Amino acid sequence: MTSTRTRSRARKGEGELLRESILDVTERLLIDLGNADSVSVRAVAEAAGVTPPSIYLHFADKDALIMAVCRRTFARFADVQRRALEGVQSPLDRIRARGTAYCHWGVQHPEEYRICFMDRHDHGASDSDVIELLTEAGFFDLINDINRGIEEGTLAGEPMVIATTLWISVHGLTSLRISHPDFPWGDLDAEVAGVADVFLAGMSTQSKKLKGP
Amino acid sequence: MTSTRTRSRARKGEGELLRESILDVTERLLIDLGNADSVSVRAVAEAAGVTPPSIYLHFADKDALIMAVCRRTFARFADVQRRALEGVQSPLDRIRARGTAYCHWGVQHPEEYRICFMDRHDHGASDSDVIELLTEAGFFDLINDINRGIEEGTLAGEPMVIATTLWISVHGLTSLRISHPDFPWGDLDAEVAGVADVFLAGMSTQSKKLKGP
DNA sequence: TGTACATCAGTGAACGCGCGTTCACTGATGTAC
DNA sequence: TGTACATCAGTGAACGCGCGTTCACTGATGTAC
Repeated sequence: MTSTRTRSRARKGEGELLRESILDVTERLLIDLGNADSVSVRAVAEAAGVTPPSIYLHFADKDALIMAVCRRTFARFADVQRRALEGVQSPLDRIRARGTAYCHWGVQHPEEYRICFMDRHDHGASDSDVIELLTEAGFFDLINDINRGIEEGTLAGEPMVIATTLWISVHGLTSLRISHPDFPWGDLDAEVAGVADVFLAGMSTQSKKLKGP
Repeated sequence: MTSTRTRSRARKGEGELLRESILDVTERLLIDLGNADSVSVRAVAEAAGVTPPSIYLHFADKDALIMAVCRRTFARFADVQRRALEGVQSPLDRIRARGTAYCHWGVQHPEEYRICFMDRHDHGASDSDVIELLTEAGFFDLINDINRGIEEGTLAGEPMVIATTLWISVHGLTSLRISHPDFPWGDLDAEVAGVADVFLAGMSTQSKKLKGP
């Protein structure tokens, strides 16, 4: 799966197996080398135990390969988040659980997170790709939870503004840990909880302020 | 200064003039091309109106050139922030003013911001560089303001934790605007003020909570 | 005031390298008759 | 059951390119005598 010298040729009809291997080793190289520019098609091929032209049997070009890695990782994140939310009912608890899952996932997949949320979108990712990624990241499901919070009176404000502010918070936390691993960060769970405390406390205070004293 | 075909040779003793020109065109190219890897020494030389080897008269290598651009930009930010804070007395107002200055500067210098705060530190930037950059960005002055806020009773908590949470907020806001320019962002000032409201409201609520009902 | 000379600010040409990608091919696998 | 053949999953060699960097040099500028 990682760097077998030569890979035995797939049987007829099983060519897709190599595709998954290529995605695996590309993900590994992204993490090891730190950015997509440094990951060469040649290195991917060698790590997968095949020759460079084989990559082009499965991906149109290098950009398509990198984006495919991101897509796969995002799809996995959608699953992780779904499982983390199973059985969680209260809107505020759901918001907290989403935030925690998001930060953990980002810190554990720093290069995919960087490519999707920190880099310029030069990998052929258009606006619609960004919307798609946000959808998979649960941004629009989050808005549902916020609406429920507003209905039950624990949150107040414009749902989109609240969602964006929440995203800003978890993204700030996640991306700074990725780009500044040497900063004296504390425990991740505690920090997420702390940010959530401050944020949700601030939102309910604002709610009081908006409704009048 | 930008792309004169050929540059007239500096007079004896004035070799440092070219150094500034090189920094100017490198900054420009970073913004135009979007990342440091894409900015070639050859392109810098051409834009400055000299030949590639001339670059090495002023910078040890490409990494040193990129870092020099960042250092210069950070030094300028320190000045901007200092001016923005002139005459502002109240700790909370100073914290707000710092946040606003920080976000504006980041959005206006996206590539330097990206290199210093969003990229991996592969440009020869060690831990001490990061500390130096944070110092210039006012992180430690911010802690002074926070301490004064705690003394006067408008903030409560561990100063370092508060400072880090504030940094997370303004960084989240700034970096998402840089990496996702197509997202439907609203007015920057309004958003900074909104985040500051939520944050400071949350902090004072927490303060009540920590002090007991 | 004139001239030899050191210094400074560059230049021109080339180095070796790794990159993304293409093209003509090969040989194992399965299938039709 | 045997064999011709289409298909599939790759390979080997090469393409042109742009890169960071080096090295020996040049020629204008200023200085010492």
